[in-house]
Parts: sequence; C-alpha cells; structure tokens
Amino acid sequence: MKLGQDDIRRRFRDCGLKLTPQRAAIYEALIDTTSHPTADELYRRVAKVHPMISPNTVYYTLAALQRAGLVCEVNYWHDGARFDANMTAHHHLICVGCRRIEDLEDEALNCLSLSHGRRGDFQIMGHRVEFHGYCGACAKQQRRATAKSKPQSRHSPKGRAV
Amino acid sequence: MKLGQDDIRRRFRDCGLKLTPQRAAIYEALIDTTSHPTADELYRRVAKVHPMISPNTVYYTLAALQRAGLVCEVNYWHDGARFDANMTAHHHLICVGCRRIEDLEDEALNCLSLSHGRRGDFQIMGHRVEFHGYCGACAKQQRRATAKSKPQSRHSPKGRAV
DNA sequence: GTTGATGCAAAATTTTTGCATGCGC
DNA sequence: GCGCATGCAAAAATTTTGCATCAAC
Repeated sequence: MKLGQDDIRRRFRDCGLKLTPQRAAIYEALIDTTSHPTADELYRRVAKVHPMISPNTVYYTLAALQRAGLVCEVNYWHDGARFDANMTAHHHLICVGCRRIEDLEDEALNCLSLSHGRRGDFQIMGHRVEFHGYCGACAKQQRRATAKSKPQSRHSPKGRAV
Repeated sequence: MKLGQDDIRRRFRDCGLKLTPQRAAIYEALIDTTSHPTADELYRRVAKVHPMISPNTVYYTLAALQRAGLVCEVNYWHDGARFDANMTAHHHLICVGCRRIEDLEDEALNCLSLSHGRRGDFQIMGHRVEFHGYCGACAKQQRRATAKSKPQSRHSPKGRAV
C-alpha cells in the first residue's frame, strides 16, 4: 500500500488527528512495513529522518493512531508475560476492555489447517485462535461510556483497542 | 485440575527439574487458576505463603518450567507492543525461533465463528489466528541445535517456546 | 560433593508522567 | 489564539544479570 501525503492528510483529518511531520513519518513507516515493529524500532527508523524526535512522541502518536483506528496492536498484553499451565490445545476469549483472558475449548478450532501455499517455508507446530470482544461487564460499561465522552489517559491505549 | 504433592514431584522429576518449595508453590499457583497471570501476579500470590521469595526466583522458575514444557506463555512478544497499520482482517505466522511475524491472508480463517454456548456473555468483535512454528531459517538452525546440547541463558525463555 | 536454585542488589529495558515550549488548526 | 503535540527529563514498571550462599539431588 503506497500512500501520498494527501492521502495521509485526509486520513488524519477524517479521524480528527492533527497532522505533524513526526506523525506522518511514524504512520508512513508503519504502512511501509509488514514486520510489526515495536515502538522502539519505529523510533529508531523515524529518527533517521527526524533526528530530534523523542521516544515519547512515538509512544504518544501510536496511542493516538490506535485510538483513531488507523493502527492496531498485534499483541495485546505486552504489559508483561502471561503464563498458563494448561498445556492442552485451547484458545482464548479476550476482553479488550478489562484485558481478562478466558480459556476456550473447541474441537473444531483445534483442526484448522493451512494450505501448503499459504504456509510457505514455515514449519507449523501449532496454532491458537484469539477472539476479541467485550466481556459481559465491560460491554455494559462500554455502552454507558460511548453515550458520554470518554476521557483518556495521556498515552495509554489500554482499556480500548480494536 | 487438582494435583497432589506426589504428582508435582513426579512431573518435576520427569522433566529433570529440581523440586523446591518455591517452585512447587509457583507451579501450583499457576495450575490453580485460569486467569493467565503475569510473573508479578504470581510473585505476589506465592509471597503470601513464602514471604522470603524474590521476584527473581519467580522469573527464573517460570523460564525453567517453560523450558521443561510444563507451562507456556500465552503471549509471545510481551517484550514490547508491536503495531500494524494493516487494519483489514488478517492472521499471523509466528516464528518461535526468531520471533518474526508474517502476515497471513486467508478467507477461510476470516469466517470462524463461535456457538452461543461457547461465547457465553462475551460480545465478540473479531478474531485472529496465530500459527506458531519455525520459519525456514530457524528450522534449519533448530535441526542443528537439537543435535548438540543447547546452552541456555539464565532466564530468558526467548528463542524457544511452544 | 556437585549442581544449580535462591535471595539480594543493581542494571537494563520499556513505558508513563510532568512540564514548558511551540506548532497545527 | 487555543488546544494539543513535542521534547526533555525523571519516574515507574518489568525483566535480566552478577554474585554469594544454601539446598536438592
């Protein structure tokens, strides 16, 4: 996907985001790659063009882009490693509101497979399905919240995501 | 799942792990819950029984358990948030060797659904499938590594997981 | 007795917060 | 001009490393 400056300007305006050279650079860098970079990798990449940019701006901008729906986190729960002693094949229901994870056993989901073409040279050893949504409690809260305006902490995209 | 002390002793021995009261407590705490706790949560829970335990021991033990296959990380890449500007429905091929993530478009995988019974009170908004395995380069390296013995960094489970 | 697990402490890494300045709208 | 984005700095949170001691095998 190749976007011009005008496309970016339009997208930002449509989302109510201010456009700054730094923000455009961060967003372009992310569009340019499929490597799912970390904030720090983006920082280093953008810093080549904007040597004065601060890591803070990158974090802040990513949170804003995410809030606007232009960008998403591939991995929720980077906040820390999470462990599970259940080693049988199972999947997860994930609440994007409170970040709770529920186990989900489903025989059909255990049987997904991938055609050779799609698999490429990957040697697949397993898979896992994540369903994202709102748990009962958070869905209720969500309905209330969307009615009013939602105050946001400065950076943290937590508690609201895809 | 309820395990007695003997079951735990046997499992540890089968995996070649030394059994200490701290390790047993950590493993039991993890078996006792389906809440996918972070290392820190486990630390606080175990500290109620072993007030002298250090966070270090929890990290170290979790790495050992993971290496032994008694425990797994639910979220790879807690090392940092990873972002993606591709907002269309897509899935991921994840190399557990080098931790690279490749995008995977597959119409069939976009159509998974969950029966009402399984869904519970969750309001599902989307899903994503992760395939785990080794990319071409890492598979080759893996075959070489398993031939010899594999030196391990003290804690880090990175670079080897499910 | 040997090996490796533990606890303490410090460092490294990643992310968030405070605040003054300056730019986009 | 107003509001918010930026940069600098410091703090917070999470994880790793160094090292001496001690316990499990």
